[in-house]
Amino acid sequence: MGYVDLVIENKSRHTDDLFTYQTDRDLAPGTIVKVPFGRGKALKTGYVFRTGVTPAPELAGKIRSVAEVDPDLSMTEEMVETAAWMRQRYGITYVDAVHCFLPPKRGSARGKKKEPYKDAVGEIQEIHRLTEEQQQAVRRIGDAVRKRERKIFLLKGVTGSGKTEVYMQAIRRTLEEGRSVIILVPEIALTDQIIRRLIGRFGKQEIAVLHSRLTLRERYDEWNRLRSGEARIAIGARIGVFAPLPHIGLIIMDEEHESTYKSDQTPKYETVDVAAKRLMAENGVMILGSATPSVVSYQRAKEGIYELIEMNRRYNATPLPEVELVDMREELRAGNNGIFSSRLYQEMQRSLSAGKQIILFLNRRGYATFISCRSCGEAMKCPECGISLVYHKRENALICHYCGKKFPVPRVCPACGSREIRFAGRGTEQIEELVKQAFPDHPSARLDLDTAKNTREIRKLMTSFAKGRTEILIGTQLVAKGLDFRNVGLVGVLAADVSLNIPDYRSAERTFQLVTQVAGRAGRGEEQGRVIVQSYTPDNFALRAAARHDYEAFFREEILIRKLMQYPPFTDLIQVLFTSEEESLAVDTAGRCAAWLEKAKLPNARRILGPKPDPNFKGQNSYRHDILIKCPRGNRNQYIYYLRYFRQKLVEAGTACQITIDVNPYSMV
DNA sequence: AGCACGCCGACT
DNA sequence: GTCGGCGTGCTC
Repeated sequence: MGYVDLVIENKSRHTDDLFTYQTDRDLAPGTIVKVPFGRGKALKTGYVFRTGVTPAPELAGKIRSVAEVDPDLSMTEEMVETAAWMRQRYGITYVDAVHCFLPPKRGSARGKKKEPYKDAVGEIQEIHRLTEEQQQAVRRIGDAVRKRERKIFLLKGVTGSGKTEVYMQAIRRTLEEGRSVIILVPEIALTDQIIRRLIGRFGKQEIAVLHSRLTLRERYDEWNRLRSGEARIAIGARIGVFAPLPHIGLIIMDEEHESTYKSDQTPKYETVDVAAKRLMAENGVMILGSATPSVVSYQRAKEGIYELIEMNRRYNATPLPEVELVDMREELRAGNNGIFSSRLYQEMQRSLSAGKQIILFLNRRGYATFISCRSCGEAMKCPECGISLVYHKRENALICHYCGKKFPVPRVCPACGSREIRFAGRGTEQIEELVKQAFPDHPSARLDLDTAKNTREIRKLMTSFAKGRTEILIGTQLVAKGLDFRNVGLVGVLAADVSLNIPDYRSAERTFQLVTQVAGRAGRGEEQGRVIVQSYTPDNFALRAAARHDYEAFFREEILIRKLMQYPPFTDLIQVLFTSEEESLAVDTAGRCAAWLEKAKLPNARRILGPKPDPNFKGQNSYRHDILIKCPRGNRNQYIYYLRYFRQKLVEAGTACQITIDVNPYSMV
């Protein structure tokens, strides 16, 4: 007869603890059981976190017995270990952490059985000879896998250097060692190519796909195939990091710099952290792949926390495209207030007459992005989100890009009644119109969330471009990522300032990454491509570095700013959110929390900003305020510990204010 | 979160 | 007397 510690399936923060039960069965950590709990008569689900427990003396007479054991569903020991760690690190409950590792809902095994990639045909890639750089990368990674070294490789490879082939070889070696693999990608919809290649190499049986757009039934089945060992390769967006695989030998994070790896809902985890933690328990290896590593990751490589592998040569030896920065202020002075600079227009004509295709990039959807009154200056904003509304011509409506609500186009200013409404700021919809006017003989298409609402539509537009039926492709972020078209001779970045002017400490980093990536769409065939970047601030260091394909130069400058301003990687930004139905309670609690932290003598506690209202919050009848802590590196756990303590006291006092902790949040304004 | 206990007011 | 309002507090 023995004792185990359980986490009880219960949403309340009051029961976020381990509970001791008696059992005569031999239960492993990760087992799922049914137990009596509290006064209720219904049995509750429990998760075994610890076994061989010696019960605390004060529990004498209180301990009850495990009633049932779930025969179909269980976690591994590593999974509960990681869940417990997540609770500490992200300030979440055991239950929230455990749910990450379980299939969506019990009982979802109903419905028709369906395999997500049933009719996907594997792509048998002829295996070219690897380049010298690729061979070396594969050798280093393979060695680490074989020797069970806990290593994290930062694979920094220019666009077209063949990172995917390195992944494939590393996967093969890991499988040969009898261990399993997780491949993470920023957006599964744009990952068809990788999945096909995986199927071609390793067979459909070995692969399971995990992402949030699968049906419940599909997710349940894929989860089981991984848990049972039928499939040993999991591929997915960030939730794939929770794949229920035993003996993980390798985790690959492709395009590691992408912001989609940070979860924006509870639990607000960082994918790379969870991955590293899981590998720690398994002695596994991680590959972080990118042409433009995040500043945080590259600094870690410089400090030796990650091991850097560089691949600077393109696979087909075509030189990187030539990037030209165009000063739009000069265009304006010369009387051109259009969206095309004379240089871009000239190059477009040249490109088209040479039979080459063009990609135009603009990071703004819609027709006009700023609607205001000429006489009183009132700007049209979403009444709920407070964000500028965007005019969409085809829909003939103003749309809020945050909440998606539509509003009729005003004839007169709602504030002063003037008829002079100004439609400023061009978006992709208008660019498409202008392109069709300027180049009526060359078919063009637009690829953004308005023209392509699902994967199939995205694919359709891409196929049309790949086959040359479309000559000019206009698009948002969607065209920046992963497109591999041979015949693109020219890429135009219409307004590089859009991402540069976002009030976030990462705006320079994002801009550098974006420009580098879009530029990488040009000249993937035999001939060198050309890129034109239009900007009102062409002297910006991030743009200049991107134009020279000089990551190092960008990094040198950016890291100085981060240091000076005390931003990551030199600090962790801890955002603490206070949500309440009473605004004064949210403000008060936030203020008390900030004051309490300052008094608690934590290192550098003077770097606490706020409280202030959370600009990103849209709640019907509740209010949210936040404080922001620039937490010095290495003190993060201590701060989280204190915040959890503060919250626990509030919970015990029954205060009607909810506290959420977000470390290094996804968006910061 | 549930769920029972308990300490008050208005009913057959 | 006792039925039931929901405030209070505990769950191994």
